[in-house]
Amino acid sequence: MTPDVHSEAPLGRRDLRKQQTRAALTGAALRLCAERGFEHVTVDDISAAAGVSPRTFFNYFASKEDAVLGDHLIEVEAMRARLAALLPSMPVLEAIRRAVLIVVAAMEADRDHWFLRMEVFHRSPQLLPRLVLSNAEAERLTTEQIAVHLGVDPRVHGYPALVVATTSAAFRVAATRWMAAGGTLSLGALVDEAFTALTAGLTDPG
Amino acid sequence: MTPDVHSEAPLGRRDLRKQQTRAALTGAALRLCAERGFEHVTVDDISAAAGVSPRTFFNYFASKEDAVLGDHLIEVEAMRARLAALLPSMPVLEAIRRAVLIVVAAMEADRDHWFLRMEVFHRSPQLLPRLVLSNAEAERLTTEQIAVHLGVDPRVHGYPALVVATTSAAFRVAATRWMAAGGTLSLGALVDEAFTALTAGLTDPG
DNA sequence: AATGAACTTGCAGTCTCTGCAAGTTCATTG
DNA sequence: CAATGAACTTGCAGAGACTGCAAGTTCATT
Repeated sequence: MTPDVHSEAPLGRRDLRKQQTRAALTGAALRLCAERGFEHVTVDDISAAAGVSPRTFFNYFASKEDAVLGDHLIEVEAMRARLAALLPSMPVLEAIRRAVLIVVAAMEADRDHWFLRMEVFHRSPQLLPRLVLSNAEAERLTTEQIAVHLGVDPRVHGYPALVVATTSAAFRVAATRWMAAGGTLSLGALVDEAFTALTAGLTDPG
Repeated sequence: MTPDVHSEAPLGRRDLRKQQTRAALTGAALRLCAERGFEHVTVDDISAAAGVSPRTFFNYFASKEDAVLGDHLIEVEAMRARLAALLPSMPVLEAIRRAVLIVVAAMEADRDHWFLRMEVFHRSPQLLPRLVLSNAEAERLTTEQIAVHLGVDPRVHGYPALVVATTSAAFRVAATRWMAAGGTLSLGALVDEAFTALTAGLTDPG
């Protein structure tokens, strides 16, 4: 009866309110940190702006950083599925390149949100590492996936970890350039450029 | 008159004591964290083990993490110099590969220390990002260096950032394998293997 | 309407980290 | 050698992040 916008949503007015509160907290955190910088925003500020008690803040997020970093890991599962579908029919590097485009699309669709986050990261570089950590788990899973595909033990053979780590780095470089350019360039094009250079063995340009 | 072990050392008994205190703090921090895990060690524990007040701890380190991470950035300058010497006569990727061997040598010479740190990182993965951050500044400088060598603007051309980010990732993979193998393999050989794969364009192994 | 689960909140407390104002140690200079 | 001042250590008070507990409140279920 109730219209389901997303695949599964039991959504009582309770769960609805939870989503609202969570969104209000991340929104307030992002906005305040973009304005003042991460270290000049307290949990009290964020919860006040979101209209909840500071104690409630910690019912939603384990740390102040988590509220800013949010959940950008949702599309990881979609990427995994895409990668699994592509791996049998092409080289590993090419499969990764195409699978990454899912993330690219999600980011380009969410431009404003990502630029706000860039503003926060720009003001408060201490947050960058945490971003890397949240990627670490995803990288570990992808490494395992590729190792299985190739039929090798990732502890013995270095290739799966190497290709995942380097392509992740390439993606980060592309994303950084995208944000630095204020979105005037296409993220997809920048990613393609990076992967092309990787395929060519990182030979000197010119 | 006084024998100088290192190049420059004014070393009164005051500076000597400072070095001792600093070493005692990092040593205690490393040991305790390897035993109990980072989050189960307080600053009070560390300073007590090192025989100084907790307040003094913060005169030496800005944060608890800093005491564990220590200063592994010393050889960065040596690597920069080596890179500058090599760049004119060979491709960028090859120059980086050879320059990295300086760091490799330092790490292999300091095996025990690095393995203790590996133990800490293994028990407390939250520390890994901080390690990445400390590398970030070094990466930024190297990127600039390569951009100058190639005569390009790193904000316009993606290659310098890309080659630095990917080789850093490759090095991290090699170091991780080295530590995972408990040092039974040569770090230099693992690094070479990774760079060879990079040069080959990350083609599938077989 | 009644029951219980889920959510929010305040409170007390721990831990990290900082500024300040002592006190102490050491190198320097007359 | 004594005096001066800089460097270092320390305690104290306090802000801020974060947690466990014991309420109170809201909501779904029956």
